[in-house]
Parts: sequence; C-alpha cells; structure tokens
Amino acid sequence: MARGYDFKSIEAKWQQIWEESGVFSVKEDPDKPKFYLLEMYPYPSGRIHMGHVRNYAIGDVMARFLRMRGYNVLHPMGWDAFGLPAENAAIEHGIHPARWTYENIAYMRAQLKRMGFSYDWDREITCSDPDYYRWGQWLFLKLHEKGLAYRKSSTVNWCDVCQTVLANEQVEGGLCWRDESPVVKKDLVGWFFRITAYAEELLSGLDGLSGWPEPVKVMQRNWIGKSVGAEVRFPLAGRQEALTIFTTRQDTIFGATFMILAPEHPLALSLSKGTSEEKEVIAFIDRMKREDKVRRAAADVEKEGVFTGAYAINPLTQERIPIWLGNFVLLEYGTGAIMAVPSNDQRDFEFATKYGLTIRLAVVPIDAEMDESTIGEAYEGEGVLVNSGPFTGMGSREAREAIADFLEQKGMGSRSVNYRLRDWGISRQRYWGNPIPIIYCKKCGTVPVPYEDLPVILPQDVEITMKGGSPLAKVASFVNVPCPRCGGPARRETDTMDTFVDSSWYFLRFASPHALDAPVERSQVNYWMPVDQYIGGVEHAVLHLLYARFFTKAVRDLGLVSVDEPFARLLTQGMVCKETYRCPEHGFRLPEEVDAEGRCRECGRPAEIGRTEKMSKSKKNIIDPDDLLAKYGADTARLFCLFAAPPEKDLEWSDQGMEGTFRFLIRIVRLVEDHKGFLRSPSGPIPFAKLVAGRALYRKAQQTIQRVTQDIENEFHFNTAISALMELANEIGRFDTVGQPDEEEDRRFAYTYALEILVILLSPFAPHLCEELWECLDRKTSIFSTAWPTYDAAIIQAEEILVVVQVDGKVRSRVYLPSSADEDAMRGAALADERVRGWLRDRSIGKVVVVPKRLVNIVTGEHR
RNA sequence: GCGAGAGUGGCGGAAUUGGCAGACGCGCUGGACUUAGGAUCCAGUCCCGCGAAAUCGGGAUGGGGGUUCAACUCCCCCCUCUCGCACCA
Repeated sequence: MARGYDFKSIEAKWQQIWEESGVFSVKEDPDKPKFYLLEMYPYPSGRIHMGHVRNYAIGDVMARFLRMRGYNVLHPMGWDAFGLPAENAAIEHGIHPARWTYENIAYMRAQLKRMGFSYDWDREITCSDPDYYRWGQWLFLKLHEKGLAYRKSSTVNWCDVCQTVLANEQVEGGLCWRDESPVVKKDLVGWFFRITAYAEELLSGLDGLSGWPEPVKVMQRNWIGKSVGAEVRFPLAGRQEALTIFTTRQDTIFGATFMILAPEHPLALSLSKGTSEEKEVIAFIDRMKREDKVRRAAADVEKEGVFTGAYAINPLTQERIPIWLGNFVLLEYGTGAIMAVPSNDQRDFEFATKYGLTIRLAVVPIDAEMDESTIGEAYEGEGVLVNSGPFTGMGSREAREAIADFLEQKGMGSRSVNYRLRDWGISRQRYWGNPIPIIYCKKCGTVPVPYEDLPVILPQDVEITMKGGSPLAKVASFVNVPCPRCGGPARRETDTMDTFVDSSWYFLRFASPHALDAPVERSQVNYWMPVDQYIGGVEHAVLHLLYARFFTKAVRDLGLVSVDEPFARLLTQGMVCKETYRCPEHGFRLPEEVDAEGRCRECGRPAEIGRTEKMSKSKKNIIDPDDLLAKYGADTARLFCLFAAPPEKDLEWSDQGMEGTFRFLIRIVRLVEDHKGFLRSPSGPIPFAKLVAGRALYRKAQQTIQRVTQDIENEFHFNTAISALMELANEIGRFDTVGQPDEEEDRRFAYTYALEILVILLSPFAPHLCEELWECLDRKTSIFSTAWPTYDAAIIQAEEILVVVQVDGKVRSRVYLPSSADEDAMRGAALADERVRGWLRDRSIGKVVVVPKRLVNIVTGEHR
C-alpha cells in the first residue's frame, strides 16, 4: 500500500460492486436521451497495450460523464477475433487458433475489467462465435442476391508472408499493412463487394459528417478519387471498332497526337497482329506481366512502351495517330487506354520525348509564351486553347464543357465520371475467418448456401500451414457437400472473408447482440443507431471506416436499419509514443539494457537516445499496462493518459509524469482523510450570500464545475479539465481550516462542499478512488448514480474584476473594479490610475479603447 | 510531386468570435522536517537588464513582412517536422 492510498483493494472492491450491481447494463428507455458511445473493438492479440488503455480511457470518461448527465448510455465491448495472427500462433506454438484466440480474450477481458471500464458486458460480441458470424454469412447472401457480392478473376495483391490476398486498402506503399513485406501481383478468382456502387454516396455523405475530423474526410475523399470528364471514342484506322478512352481534359483533345494502352488491354495483342511490330509487342507484354505490379506502379520508374503498329483517328482533327502500349497506363482505371497529349500532360510529355513522338500545343497559359520547339515540360494548368479548330481562343475551363457538348452531339463520346475506388476484394485464402457461404456445383454452378443451413461452421480439425493454399480446401468433410439445388456432388468455397467484413457491422449487432432470427432487431437498432461518438485510431481512416460506411448503406438498402451513416461523431486519438534507446551494435535496446551512464549493457558502447516513436515491440519502447496496474493502479494509469496530451495528439510517455499523477491522487486522499473530523456541517447548507470565510473556495468549486463540464463536452479537452481539478485541489489544500471560532460552520460547509465537488468531477477520470472517497464523505449511494453538479452563473461571477490598463498597447497597470463597472467607469478608473498617469505625462490622449470587463487601452497622440 | 496537419520555457502542454503569453504537471533551485531522503511540506523557476526590493524597464510564441489601438491568434512569403496518397489520364 502506498502512503494511505491502497489502490489495489479499492479498485478490486469497486469493480466487484459494479459488476454485481450491473449498473452499466442498459436497455432502451424512452424517458432518457440515448447516447451510443463506442470505441473500436480490439484484436485479441494476447494482452492490451497502451493504445487500448488510452482509447478506452477516453471512452470511459465520456460514458461515465454522460450517464451522470442523464443520458441512457450504450457502451459495449467485443472482440475482432478472426485474423491471421491466430494461425501464425498455431504454426509457431502448435496451439489451435480457436484456443489461442479464446484464451487471449479471457486474459484481455480480465485486463479491461481491472482497468475499470464501464462496459455493458452483457452485450459482449466475439466475431469468431457462430452466433455472430452466421449473420455475417447471412448478410453476404443478401448482398449476393442484390448483386453487391460477386465473383471475378482479377489481378490481385498477394502477400507471400500471409499467403493470402489483400484489398487495395490493405496495401500501404506497396507493402502489406500487417507485416510490411512486398506485395506481388497474382491472377486469382475471388469474391468482391461492389463498394463502387456506393462511391458517389460515400463521397457526398462526407459533407454531412460535421463531427468527423477534417483530415479523415480528406483521406476518404482522396481514396474515392472522383474525376469528372468524358469518354471519347477514337475510331481505329482501317477497322470498324473504336478505342474508348477516359479523360478529364477533353479541352486538350486537339493536342492528342498518340494513344497509349495498358499492356494488359484486351486489344493490345490483336492490334499488332500481322504488323512488323508484333514480335516486339508480344515480348513487351510478357515482360510487363512478369514485372512486379508494385514496382511498375511506382512514380519514379522510367516510362517505357512499344508501338503496336496500329493507328487511330483523332475524332476532332481527323488525324491518323499511332497507338502505343505503355507501362504507366493502368488497366483498372478508366478504360485502360488514354489519349496522349504531350503538351499538356507531363507523363505523356516524357513518353513522347523518349520515343520522338509529335508534340502539339493545345492549351497554353494566358500570359506566357509557349512554343513547340522549345517546350521543356508539359503545361498542366488552365489556359487558352490553340490549334483547336472552332474552339481556338476559348478558355480551357469553358472549352471542357463546349467540347463535351460537341462530342455528345456528334456521338463521339459522352460525359463520364470515374472513381479511383475499386471494388473490395474480400476473399482470403486462410482458415481463421468467416467461411463464405457458397457451394460450387458442376451442374448448377455457383449456389448460395440456403439461409436455413446457416451458419456454415468453421471446422475445428484443420491442418494449418502457410503454404499450399487455403487450409479449408484440405478438409474433405468440409469441402464435399451435396448441392443444395440438385443434390449432386458439389464443393464448398474454401476462402474465408476478410476480417474487415466482421468489423463492418459489429456496431449494429451491439444494439441487439442476442437477436436470434436476424442480424439485428430492428426496433433496438433504430433506437440506438447511429453511434453518437466513435473513438479509435487514425490508422483506420480509410480501411475500417470506409467499409463500415459502405456496409451501413448496403444494410440500410436491405431495410435493416434506417440510418445513412454509422458514426455521427468520430474522434481519432493520437498514438502513444516513447523515447527509444539504440546501440550502434545491438540496435534498439530496452531501458533496462542501458546502464545509468547510457551505455549498452552488452557491449558498453554509448546508446543513442533515439527519437520518440510509437510504442512497439520491435523498437523496444513499450510499457505494459499490467506493470502500471501493479505499481500505480488503474486510476493513475487512466488519469495520466488523459492528462499528458489532448486526445487527438500523440501522447509522449513519461514515467515521471506517471509519478506526478499518482502524487495528485494521494494528495486528494489526504485532503479527505486528514480532515475527516472537520467535514460535514451539522447545521446544513449555508446560502452563498451568507458565506464569508468559505466564500472564495465555494466560488472556486463552482467555477471548476463550469470549466470541467465545458472541457469534457466541447472538444474532449480532458487535459485542461484535469488541470482545473488540480487547481481546485490546490486551493482546497491551501484553505485554512482553523480560523475564527465564529467562522467554523462557514468554513466547514465550504470545505466539505468543495471536496465533494472535486470528488464528483474527478470521478469519470479516476472512478475507483472517487467511489471510495465518496463513501468516506458519508455518501451512501454510488457516485455514478449522482447527478453531475451544476453551477450558478451569478456565483461564478466574482464581485471584483481585474482590468488591464494599457498605454499604447503595453500593459502599464492593473486595476480592480466592481464587476458591475460599465465602460465609462472603466475608462475613468484607468485614466485616474496613478501609474497610468505617469505614463501619460507629456502626452496627449488620443483614442481610448475599452473592452468590457477586461481591458482599457489608452492611445496617446504626439508628445505635448 | 499532390493533399492535410503542426512549430509556444529545460520537457509535456495552456491561452485563438484578436484583448495580461507560459494555466496545470514534470524537471530544476533553495529552504523546512529528518539518522537519512528518490517521502512530505513551503518558496522560487521564459530570457536580458537596473536594483535592497517590485505592482520596475526591455525582449520573446520557427523566420520575414503586413493589417490593427492591440496579433500565439487574421493575411502574404519562406523554413522545418509529421501524416496520407503517390504515373488514377
């Protein structure tokens, strides 16, 4: 026990009481405003880390605060329990993924309980439970019926380490988001969700999300990548067909002097057939196929291409222009073909320069000279059209409309919109995930598993390896099933769903976690949704948060929910960071691997104190929440996370900061315990008007109510809320409890009041200790069934205000005035102030600026 | 390259409808109590200067310019850092 603060028994005691009383389980209640507060559920990796502690501490303050403010708060927790690490554990330690996962969950649930988070555990969801994943399968089948889930062959991102496909969103800079190994391309058949069907709504919906951080919305907008332009048909010379391209710059079409196709373009081979270029074209296509997609897509790779031998007709100039293949043209975007305008597109310019192709100006800047013979780079800005027939002289912006109209009138093309967003590939060639409920029959083709046969249970006895394809494919009893349609022999789909599918609707399930005949119970989900406040890491800005928005809209269109957007407000908390130690020979070192002189204990070389980085095992700078619980307890750990930085910023870990926070709690314990005999006033409350000795302290307590309430409510400024509490604690500590005998009642009353306010206001941050102190203060019911205190604006207003007096903008004096002082009184008092008069000697008074209740600025004229 | 965000004491951070820059905490310095202090309490702590002293003077919010009675806050230019996207036609 530490100096009178026995956090271990206090925390255990109250956690047990909360659990037994079930105070945090909720149900729908029409008499209270509802509030759905959600933090991103964790992957059960083994133990919680500081990022979880911070995330959930932020959420728990909100939950407890809002309950005391009279809201009906839904605050659930669950487990993102499917995923690859479970399979890795199976291979490394021979533990079954299910056992590994459920043991981790048991341990982590206990950790969360020891942190004292106020979850409604009755609603706990584990997405690897058949009760949960059957509804994921059900939703898959519904999406399939609507054409929103489909199967296709495509070139996919393949991670060799994970032995599975990755979605576009899961590739970061050409590397796997999970293990940072290079991603390679591979042709595979797999299942996709048609997220692109919602591209426009996902984009426009962002405008309504005023409670989301702007950076996240920007990232999503960029990811969706809407481009407005036109599709234009370029007739092929000597053929009936035409080549369709997409462009956003139809105003530059008169400068289109050649065309480029992606090497994989279906016309690529046939165009060169029979030409003298055929051999080279085949060789080029082969080479591109072998080359890694990621490397090819990097911007710094040199552009290269090959002439197909074929020509197209520029529909506006009627010019015969050559068709090339180019490594930088992507099959997946637009039509996989482009018109090349080297004068107005830098990529086309580089290509044209390399291969000696024609460059002709189409759009030139208004105020600068440009010449085909001297052009050094493409001009990509807005400007004026040249060489453009009837459109010459038109502004480029205007010309885009005019040329689009022209193309539509002549039947040469049409306005068109393209998105960078691709459909979401959800097939994973792994075991520990939700089985895709599809059966393949030779006779009937692709057959959905009938709803009444759900769930497709993930079999238990599976040999897990990281090679040779999906583990499920080797389980004969799973694979071989009769076709639901014809009864003939058929086989199951052996891919499982991306785990992001599970997390795309778990927030809906929390509203009715035990619904037996549907994924959600409609009245309950409509009562609770949307999530009023969602809290989690910014790393999911485009992954989970985009998928979840898509799912919500799709599920809405199935008639299951009535909201358009799942998360009304979003808080993305910063990372938890700590300084690192690095030895030139041994790399990152643990703090205990470095001695007091800062040398590596192994080789004696000075270890460099590295930069502050996100806590991670590999950087050896993690803090284990279990250690904090043992040394300081949950309240201190939570309070420090909230005090050290505002939630959206990175938090820099500081052991000394932890100590300071711990000391603060000990001081509060002493404030209560050292004055036990002094507390409580037998004669009842004293009206503020009659308070004398305790007047200032009472007012400070009232002011603190205002500050803490506002800081929590607006912008989540927990750090400043806590500093306000520290100020109040300091003032209580300074308060003279002795005084004159006739003032004793007055002092007792104010002291007790201030202390009670301190404990209540602190309770969302340090709930266990505050319950305990509340009990010490002789209160009989839980502090969390107490209403959040209110303040009186008239009391908060001090009788006297401090007015700053400036002369020519510099502070020269300060005067105290009654708070009722009007502008004239302020001006008069300022001008009468002796110090100010000294500064005004020899000068004439020009303007006098008066800011009510704050400041007087006297502007002087020239010297007299 | 494009997009977004951020630069304030020794450190984490306060203060932006423009109105006392540095709240609160850490660290540090001095003192008290102590056999002892890495416990606790009290005082001090942005920089420079005069001074016995402060309700003294000057300077200071990445750098430079501007608007204003008044700028950490608004406008323009520049520098640095972080994050996201990265040949998307």
